[in-house]
Amino acid sequence: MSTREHSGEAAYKVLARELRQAILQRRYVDGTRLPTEAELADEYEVSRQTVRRAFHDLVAEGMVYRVPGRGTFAAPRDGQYLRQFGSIEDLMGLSLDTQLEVLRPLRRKVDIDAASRLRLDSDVVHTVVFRRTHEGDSFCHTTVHLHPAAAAALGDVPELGEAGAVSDATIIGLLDTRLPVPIAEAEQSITAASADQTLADALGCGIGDPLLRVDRIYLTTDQQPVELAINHFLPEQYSYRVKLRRSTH
Amino acid sequence: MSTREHSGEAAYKVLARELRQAILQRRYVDGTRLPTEAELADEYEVSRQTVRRAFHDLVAEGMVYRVPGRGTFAAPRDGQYLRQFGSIEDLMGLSLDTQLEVLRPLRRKVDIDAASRLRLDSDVVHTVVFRRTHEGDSFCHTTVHLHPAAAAALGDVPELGEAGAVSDATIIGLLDTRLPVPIAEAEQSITAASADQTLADALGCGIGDPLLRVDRIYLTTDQQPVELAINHFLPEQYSYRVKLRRSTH
DNA sequence: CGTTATTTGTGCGTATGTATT
DNA sequence: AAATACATACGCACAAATAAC
Repeated sequence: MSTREHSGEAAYKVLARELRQAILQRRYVDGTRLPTEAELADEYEVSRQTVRRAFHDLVAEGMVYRVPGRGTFAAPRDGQYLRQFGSIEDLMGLSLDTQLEVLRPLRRKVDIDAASRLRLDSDVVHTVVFRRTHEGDSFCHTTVHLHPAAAAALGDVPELGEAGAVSDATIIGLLDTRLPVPIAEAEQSITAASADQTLADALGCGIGDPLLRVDRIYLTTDQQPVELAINHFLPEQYSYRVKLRRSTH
Repeated sequence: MSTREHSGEAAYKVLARELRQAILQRRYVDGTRLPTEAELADEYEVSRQTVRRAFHDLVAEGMVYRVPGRGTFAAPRDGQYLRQFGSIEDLMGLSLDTQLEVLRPLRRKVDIDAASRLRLDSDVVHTVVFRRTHEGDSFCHTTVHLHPAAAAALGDVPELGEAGAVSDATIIGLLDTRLPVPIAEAEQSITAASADQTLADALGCGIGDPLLRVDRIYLTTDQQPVELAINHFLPEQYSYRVKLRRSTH
């Protein structure tokens, strides 16, 4: 043994979690520098390499950014918005000026495919279907499948329980405040599909019309999937824009 | 210096790129184990830590997965042509495992819309149309409109001058080496469209089938647009995947 | 069933390079 | 110019999971 006892969990993971919590508790806001590698190594009685390992993960999560010669800083998080990694453009301003109208309220349901994409052991998910409107125009149809724990966290939201209810919330925004662990990232897949009867009715387009399909799986900081959202957008009223940059190193 | 010369790029990045290429060229399919850390360290004359650093990035990209005690394996790619294009480098690397077939060679053309999107004073652009294939399957139809200066830089590329020519290049890769100013960023817009006669013929799908349309405008470091690429993808064979994270600055 | 070899995972110490202040 | 702080790289030791014997 090399001076260090193995109490089950890796030292760099413990350190990463402590730093993550401190940042989420807003202890390093507005440009405050985090402790240096040497300081943390000293404080936690680990090597500087172990501190670096922890920071490496936090950088990958987007929790902090580092500048050679200056230090390590908490990445400011503006509310419940997610942005594309490495870009400056907003992902989408969905909740800003749009409304949500429930088509089928939140109910327990058996869906093998959705359950497996949420990495559940059982086949049971909780599902809610709604459409999103902007100034009266429907432009997006969404089916949301929830992890049981996530569904429990949303059980007392009246706007999701009855068909026809209207709200200006987002599921992900509700989840982020009600779950004990914050949402850290999402895996997004974009493809094209054609409108079936249900989608055509909800969106007011023709059957067979092309739609933009955007699937998103939201994950908490401990990589647990909690929500699978399947969106169908009308291409005339929505396109997904990103700015790509050349990486600096 | 510690026995190793610093030829500009980090050793772990060089190694990661080589491994990435090998995997994209399908050199480690169906459960074939990649070389062990010790073997790669030996072969590339780097330390085992440096090999681990490279693998760490490849795991984060989803290129490989690792099992303690067993080894490292290429991550299976479930049928589809799935690529994550988070940076310009990713787009330039598109040529690694795809081929380009010219449908309409590079010619001078009047196109008011394309010219305005390239912020040209005149209405004249230079246009080339091709399709991209992956292991024999056409999955993408592309129309590229070039700034006159960019077209001049590509004037001596024989593969673009005649219909039917096949190449494994990318336009953006060719431009980056031939233009005096490097490509710095791209503005990307994704939406859905239906296949018209031309697209259906090129991609082998039906007229009216839904396609994923991806427009990209490439800009040099001085914000000058040089290329507008309009891609149409078959959704069965392609989806656009991105990992989203909490916003960084 | 335990033993052993292989392979990845964690951790430390050290040295040097590079960007910022 | 010097100090500070992050980045890369090496070598070593031991732990833990896996597979073969």
